[in-house]
Amino acid sequence: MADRDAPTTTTDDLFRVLADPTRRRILDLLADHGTLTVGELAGHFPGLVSSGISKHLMALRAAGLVTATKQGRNQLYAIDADAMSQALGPWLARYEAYWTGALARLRDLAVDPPHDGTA
Amino acid sequence: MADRDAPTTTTDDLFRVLADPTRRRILDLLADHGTLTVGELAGHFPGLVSSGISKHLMALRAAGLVTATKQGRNQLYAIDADAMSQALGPWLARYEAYWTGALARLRDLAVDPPHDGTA
DNA sequence: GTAATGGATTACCAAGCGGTAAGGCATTGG
DNA sequence: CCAATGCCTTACCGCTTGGTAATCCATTAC
Repeated sequence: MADRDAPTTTTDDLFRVLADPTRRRILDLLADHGTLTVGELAGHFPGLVSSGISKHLMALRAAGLVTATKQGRNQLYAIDADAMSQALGPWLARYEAYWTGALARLRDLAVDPPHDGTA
Repeated sequence: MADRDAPTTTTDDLFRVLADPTRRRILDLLADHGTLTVGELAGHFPGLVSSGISKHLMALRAAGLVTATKQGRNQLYAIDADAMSQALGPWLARYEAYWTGALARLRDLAVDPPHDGTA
C-alpha cells in the first residue's frame, strides 16, 4: 500500500511524521535548498545510508509533505507545506486561547514580514 | 519531579510527546475543561486504565506541557501551553515562508473559529 | 548492445513506546 | 486507630517503527 498521495493529511498523520527528528531535518533541508535528491540529502546525514533517507522520504511523501519530481535518473524532492498547514491549521486554532502570544507573533509575521520597529 | 517548566523543552521533545493521539486528546480535554484529575480523564478513555493515563500525564508533565497541582488525595492537571508555544514558535517561524496562505487562514481562524473539527 | 550509476523496494533486526497488571504511598473517613 | 480510596510507580509484554543490508529497476554512459 502506501501508494496514495493522501489528499487528506490528518492531524494524526502529520504529527506522526513530524515526530521523527530526522524527518524534520529533511524537511528543514528541503525548506532551505528548495529541491534536493536523495543523494544530496544523504550527504547531510553521515550516520544514515540512502535507504534510510529514501524510507523517510517515502513517509513524508505518503503524508503529502513533500513532492517528488522525476528528472532523468534522479528524483527531485521539494517541500509542500500546504498539507502541513491544512493539517496543523485546525489544531493550532483549537489552542488559540492558550496561544495568544504565539499567535500574535504569527500574525505579525504574516502581516509584517520585512522590518519595521519592534520585534 | 519539580520540572514544571523544563527549561529545555526542545522542539524534539514537543513533537515526540505530541505524536501520540491519546496524549493530544488529553491535552484537548484539558484545554476544554481547564482542570481534570486522572480519574476524570480516564472516564473519557474507555479503552484505557488509569495507569495508562497516568503514564501519559507523566510524559506530558516531563515535557512541561501540563502542570500538576496536588489537592488532597487527588492531583489536578491543567494545560500549560507556554512550553508548547515556546517550542513550536521557532519551528513555525522557520517555515513562515511556506505558510503565507496558511498564516492568513490562521488569522481568519483566530478571529472567527468555526467549531470542533477534531479528526 | 553492455556496463555503471542512483534510487526504490523488500526483508530483517533492534530499540522505543503504548498499554496492562500488580504493588505501594498518601489522604480521607469512620 | 484502622479501613477504604485514589493516584503514582515499577515491571512486563507486544506492537510499531527507525535503521541497515541486499536486491531490483530505470536511466545514462560507453
